[in-house]
This record gives sequence, structure tokens and C-alpha cells, in this order.
Amino acid sequence: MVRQSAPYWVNPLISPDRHARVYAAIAAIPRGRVASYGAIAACAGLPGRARLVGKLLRETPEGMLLPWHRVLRANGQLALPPDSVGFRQQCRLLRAEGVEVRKGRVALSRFGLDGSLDRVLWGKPDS
DNA sequence: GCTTTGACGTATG
DNA sequence: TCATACGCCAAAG
Repeated sequence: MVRQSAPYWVNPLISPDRHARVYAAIAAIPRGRVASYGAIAACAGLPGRARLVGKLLRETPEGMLLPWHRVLRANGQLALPPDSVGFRQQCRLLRAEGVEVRKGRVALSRFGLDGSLDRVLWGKPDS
């Protein structure tokens, strides 16, 4: 999943540090698109460890300047409790970039990148 | 070490 | 579309 083309100090996606890889994968999600925890984990070389991504985000400080709001559950639901401040914040940020959020959920069929996140990350063309 | 706890995922009904 | 069950694994206690 994680291929090499440049040293990890240039491309954090291949860093020996798991945290760095996860952060890099999240940072690579384009504006107006979303990706699932599982997809992020997989692209960071941690298949099946979506919970680790969630744990990381929970501990991520505000000043981290990371598009954390673009990370959703595999079914499109926001992972935060619907009555929490973070939930409303996430809705606001998503809508601000054109992503429709209805009933705490996003239509992955329209905004999801799960199937093509690698393509986005590594700049590989279609076909 | 063992147990519990998750910003989760997949399978099944 | 919802609910339940089970898998997963790093951290915290």
C-alpha cells in the first residue's frame, strides 16, 4: 500500500513513524472530499486498524492544522457524538467546503474517496 | 501480564 | 436502513 519513491523525510507516507504516516494520509485528503478511518489506516500501512486512527485524532491538538473533519466512518457517518461540540464543528467545516451533511451523515457515493485515495495520494492517473 | 476501552469495520438478519 | 455480534489492537490502569 505504501510505496517508496522518495525518502521519508520528504514523503512522510513512508515514515517509520506510524503517527506521521497517518497524519500524512489525512493531510492528503482534498478539499470537498472525505475518507474513512479504515482507508486512512490502510494507506498508512496499517490495514484493519481504523481504531488507531480514531485514537490519534482524539489526541490531536487543535494547533495541528489537520483536515480531521474529512475523516468519517465507513458508512459515511460522523464518528463524534451527535450532541457534542466537535460534531457541530465537523458539520460546519464540511459544509464550508461543499460537502453535504444530512442527519449526521455524508453520501460517500458522492464525496467519498475510499476507492481512490491511493490515486490521490500517489498521483497515479486513472485507467 | 491481564482487562478494559475505544473519533472503527465487516457480516448478517 | 437499523441492530447485533464479533474482530481488531494500542494504551491505560
